[in-house]
Amino acid sequence: MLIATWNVNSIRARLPRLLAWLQKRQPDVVCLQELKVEEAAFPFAELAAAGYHAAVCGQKTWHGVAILARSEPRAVRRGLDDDPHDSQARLIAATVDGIRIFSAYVPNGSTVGSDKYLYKRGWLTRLGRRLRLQEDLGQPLLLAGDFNIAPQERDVHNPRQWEDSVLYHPQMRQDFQELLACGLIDLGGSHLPAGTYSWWDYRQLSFPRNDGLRLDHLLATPMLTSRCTEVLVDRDERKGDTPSDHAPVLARFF
DNA sequence: ATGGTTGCTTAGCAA
Repeated sequence: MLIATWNVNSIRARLPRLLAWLQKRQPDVVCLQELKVEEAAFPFAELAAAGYHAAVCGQKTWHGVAILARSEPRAVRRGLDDDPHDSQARLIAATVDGIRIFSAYVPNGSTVGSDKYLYKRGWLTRLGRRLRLQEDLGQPLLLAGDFNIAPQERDVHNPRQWEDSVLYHPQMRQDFQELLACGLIDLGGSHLPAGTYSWWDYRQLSFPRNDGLRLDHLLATPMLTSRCTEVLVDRDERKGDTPSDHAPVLARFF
């Protein structure tokens, strides 16, 4: 079983690449982030033709997450669902082939100390509460997505340059560890070599210089982690015409 | 050096 996560940075802009990549990799489940469309404008027909069901939590212009799956997603739940005033579409959950799957788009946080940064910290706390209170963490569960956090020094090409950034600030790394303390394991942290990145800024030739960060993660409960045989980043998807700034991350399970 | 690139929406924001 092959499960992937990919921040596509607009599903409309990325649809031709996404369809070609699905054909190439044949993943069973794909967690998508940054759709930038309402559910009504989501390309259900094109993905169905490619063999995928889709559970979508969309939003106009910003954010938006989905779970694509060859099997029909069950028990779909949209949003963090704890605050009626929070309309940001950043989380969707569904059960696929007996695994509870989450696709998450953690807030970027802008700059340390900003309102958006406080929202990011609060959102991570709320996500942890949701997992602890409402999910059975003894069952196979996979939380995948763009966390906008590089967890370790080995996940940043130039750590000193990024120390003050919301993507690598020590507080962010601590918040990430507290999320793991729910009972999740970062599959990339153990299966990927140091210096494996999933995001490179569009600016300043970051990708050719490999000035990247590992921001996209698959977090699994212990029994599911023991079934993981390999994790890889599909670096080729950051190359060529009109790439997303993120590359897909894939994990294989037996 | 507060730059630079992309996408959504069409001037400015978010990432």
